[in-house]
Amino acid sequence: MDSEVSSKVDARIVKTDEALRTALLGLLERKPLEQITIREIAAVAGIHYTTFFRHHATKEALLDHLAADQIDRLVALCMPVLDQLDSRAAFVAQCTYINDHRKLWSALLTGGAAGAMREELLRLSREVARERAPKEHWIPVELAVNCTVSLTFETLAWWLTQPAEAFSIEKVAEILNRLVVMLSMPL
Amino acid sequence: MDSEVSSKVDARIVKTDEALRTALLGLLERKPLEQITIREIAAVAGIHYTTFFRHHATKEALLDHLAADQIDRLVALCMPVLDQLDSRAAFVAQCTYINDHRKLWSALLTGGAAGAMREELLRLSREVARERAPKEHWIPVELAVNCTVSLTFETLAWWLTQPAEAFSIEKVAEILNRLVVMLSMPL
Amino acid sequence: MDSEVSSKVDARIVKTDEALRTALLGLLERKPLEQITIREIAAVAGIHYTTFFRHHATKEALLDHLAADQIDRLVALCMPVLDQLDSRAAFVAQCTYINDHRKLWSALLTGGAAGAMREELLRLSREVARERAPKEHWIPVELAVNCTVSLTFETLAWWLTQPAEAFSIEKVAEILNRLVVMLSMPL
Amino acid sequence: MDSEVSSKVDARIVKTDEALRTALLGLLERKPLEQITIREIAAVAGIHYTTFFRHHATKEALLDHLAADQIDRLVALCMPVLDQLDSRAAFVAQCTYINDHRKLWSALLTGGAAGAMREELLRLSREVARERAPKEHWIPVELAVNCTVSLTFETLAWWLTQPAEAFSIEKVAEILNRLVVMLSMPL
DNA sequence: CTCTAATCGAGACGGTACGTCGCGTCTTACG
DNA sequence: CGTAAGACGCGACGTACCGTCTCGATTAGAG
Repeated sequence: MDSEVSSKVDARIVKTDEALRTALLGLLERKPLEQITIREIAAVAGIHYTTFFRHHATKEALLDHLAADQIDRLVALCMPVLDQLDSRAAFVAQCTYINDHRKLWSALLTGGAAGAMREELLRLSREVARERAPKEHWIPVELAVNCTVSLTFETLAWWLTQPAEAFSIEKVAEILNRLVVMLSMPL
Repeated sequence: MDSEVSSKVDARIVKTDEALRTALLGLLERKPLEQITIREIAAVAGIHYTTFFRHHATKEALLDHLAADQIDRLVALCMPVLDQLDSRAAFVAQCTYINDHRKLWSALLTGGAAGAMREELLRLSREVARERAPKEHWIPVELAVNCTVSLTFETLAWWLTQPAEAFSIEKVAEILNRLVVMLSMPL
Repeated sequence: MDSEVSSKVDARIVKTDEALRTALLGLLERKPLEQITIREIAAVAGIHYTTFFRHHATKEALLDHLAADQIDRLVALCMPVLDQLDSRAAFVAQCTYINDHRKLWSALLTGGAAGAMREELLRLSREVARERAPKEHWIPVELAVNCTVSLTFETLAWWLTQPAEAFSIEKVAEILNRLVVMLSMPL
Repeated sequence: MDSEVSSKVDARIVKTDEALRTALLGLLERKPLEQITIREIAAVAGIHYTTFFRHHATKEALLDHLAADQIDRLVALCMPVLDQLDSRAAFVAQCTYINDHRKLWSALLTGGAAGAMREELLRLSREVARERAPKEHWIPVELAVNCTVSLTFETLAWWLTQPAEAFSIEKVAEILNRLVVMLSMPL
């Protein structure tokens, strides 16, 4: 058996869904979401316009699915390292993964998907914070989470706009690490 | 007197323009810009729909004017203090002003205008950075500016969503100060 | 002998077909054909949407079969009497049959099926006229046939909209007879 | 003054409205209303699709306006004569008018507009009947009106499908007269 | 009594028309 | 004679049905 549950998803659905994701990603590289029409996405995906709605209620929904997917993948990558309390290594892992998919993440972080990506990362961060955050702090936990996510996004987005190789993975990981550590410093 | 030389602006234009600004601000308190239609703005402002276009090409243009105005006002307030190298006092002044116009700034920072406000603040910050920034730093200047603006926005936006008086002006100014100082620390 | 050999129709087909006929009839009592969707018919009949097309190409086709059936039954009833040249009795037979199935014929004559019913009756009437019609007449035969059918329909449809028993079978048969006779009067 | 009431209808509205009427009439000569799409009407009229809805809610509404117009014009023509109790002359007038606009009336009576035309004529006939109809009659007044309208339509529709000149105006008027008289005969 | 072939359920999909909404331009008639 | 009011072109929206197409699952009736 190829997987424990044979949930039997229609192959056509999978195909269409992938086509939509790819199409949206491609378009996001060129313009923000609000300038992309559903008609356009469908055309690029090679499916009929009305078929789009059989998969997603709005283009934002499609984007959300996309964003959640990617963020989950990214976080899954660095959580194990984080659990070993080695934040530095976690950031290196993260940056390496992103650097390996520069085109994709450029679209995700600097294009029209940024908002959705941010929301998804916020959601996850809040979960993590609920477990690990200290009670007393010079900055309220909730705000600290927002700031962390913001700094992460700013840094990655900035990095991705730079010419590749201009800043090494280690350098960026170092910056990220320092930024995040600063926020969790006591006093 | 400033009358004879200056620009002879038709009183009706001024009135219409103010009505539009006020209308947009009012609407922004309730929903993001993309959900606001020009027809709506015009209706609230009490002017005819097509008249809107004689003042602004798009609703985004109107918002930009609004945002630039307010940011300029805010910055003008704290620049003098900054020039005395007392960043702490500058943040207190800033927070005081914002706290005095909580409703307005809630709309500007947490509503649909946030993007435009951010852009405007970024623009100004880059100018300031060009003059004052150190050459060598653990974090590239350009990125530092982005982070500074981000942190400022996150903090203020978060503050404005809290119940008034939950966090004192001084406390918030302190947080802002610490965040910004962190970014400019050497090493 | 066409019975034992011929056509062994699958019991499932018969069942589905009857369900469709009944469903359409039921719907026709409430609204005209064009407001009835195939999905609706299928739902009422308790069969799957796509199964409909395995029986009829369009909903109009289903209706035509229905209409032809009923008209044939009606005509078969009065033809024998007509052959005895007793038009009066033929109309009484016709009206009696219709009165006995008031609900059904209301749907057929005043609902969305009216057009199909009319077409079918026209078809049959033209056949009859071809055999029995006089050559010379104050009104062209073709037109006379149209008028006959029209008058029949108007009268029956009107009758069926009246409260039952408001007009007796004999009275209506009398009216029908007079109308039709008038058209065939010489001079 | 060019007209007693200066209702001042925008010239563009008039133009568009006429274009729509003409377009629909043209299309009705070729196929029934239900096979005509609003998009088609708009295209033929040379206006944008969405503009159609600024004039009529549905294509049926447009047709109704058309039908009412024409029927009113037709009736206005023969009412004066009818008032002089000369039904024969009234029918001649009617047939003459129709014969002079054969193409138009073919579309109206044998095309997709027939239903609307019929409704409109029925409406007017019922008004006339309310004033002139006898109480006691071998056929109920309401039914008689229906039959009259039906016979009129059948006759005219049939006439219009015949080659022009195949049946003279007088001949058709004679038939119409006889049919209608029959219905009003006592006994 | 099985086996084979049809009917039927299920539903994804391409497609056409619908009617709505908002944009921005351009015309008009009114003060 | 300039400006408000608004008709219009335009294009995306989301919806409803249409009819086609594969799949499997029954299930009937012939061998």
